[in-house]
Amino acid sequence: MPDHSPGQPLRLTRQRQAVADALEDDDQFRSAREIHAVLRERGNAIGLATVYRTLQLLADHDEVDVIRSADGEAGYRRCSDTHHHHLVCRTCGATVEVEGPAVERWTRAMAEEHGYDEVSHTLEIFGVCARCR
Amino acid sequence: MPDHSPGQPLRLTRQRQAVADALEDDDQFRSAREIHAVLRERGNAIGLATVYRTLQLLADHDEVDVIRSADGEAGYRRCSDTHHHHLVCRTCGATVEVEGPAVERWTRAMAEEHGYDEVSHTLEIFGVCARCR
DNA sequence: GTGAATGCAAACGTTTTGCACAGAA
DNA sequence: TTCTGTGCAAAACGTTTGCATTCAC
Repeated sequence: MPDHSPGQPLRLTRQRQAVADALEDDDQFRSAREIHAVLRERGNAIGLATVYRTLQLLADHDEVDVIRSADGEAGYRRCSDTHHHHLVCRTCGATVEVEGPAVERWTRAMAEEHGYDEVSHTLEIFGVCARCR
Repeated sequence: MPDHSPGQPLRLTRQRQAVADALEDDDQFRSAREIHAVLRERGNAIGLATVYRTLQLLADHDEVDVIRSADGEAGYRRCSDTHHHHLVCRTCGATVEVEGPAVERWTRAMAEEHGYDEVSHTLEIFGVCARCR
């Protein structure tokens, strides 16, 4: 349930549409720069600052997930309906989505046990995939 | 079991000792800037770059945990011996260590199921603690 | 004495912001 | 016509790096 409370008008522009489309076409986490590059390649002129502003807007409205990689770059991905995690190859970057109620339950239980509310979590699994071994 | 393999000599300097001490006195995640400020306050002159270099060194030797906050700043904290995860308050940053074999088993199982090897994982739980609510 | 470690400042890459202009509504 | 959204370039931010100097060994 995205917030969509139009305290401000929220205009539909070509650029916002383009960023949303780019995210729709992709189920990997992408950096702002990658998204910007893809749009330019498609001939869709857009400023990097606008990409950032749009991504932040989408994040505020819970329409994209944001992840922070170890090097400090932020990755953005459209929210899928089901919550899941990523199994990433350390060598080639190949990503598999995994999900399971076990972790979800465990994290929530841990949080409640310590009196924490409004719980969310991030979990990434790293390894070396079969092909890279 | 820190690596301590002295391919390079690894010298004990006043500055490295100071950073290690600062981490020892604290069981919260602290940014490099915070650590730098604390040391200066104590009259322990040290350059910010040295703080960064030392923290990176400690991280390489698995002597500190590194966490990435949403705003891109890195947090450092001394490692405890057992593998565990963190329950962090989104508002005040209060951190609780949690551990449990359930997640460990689950991540390993998921990785193996997809043919991944040399598995590691990162898991952070975020919420709002009782005091901040 | 030798080479690793430091400090400083400059460089770096990512993200944010100020401002004049463009374009949805 | 209005006022949000955009582009650009500059600034800000955390972090890294080059280099002359210092200091642990």
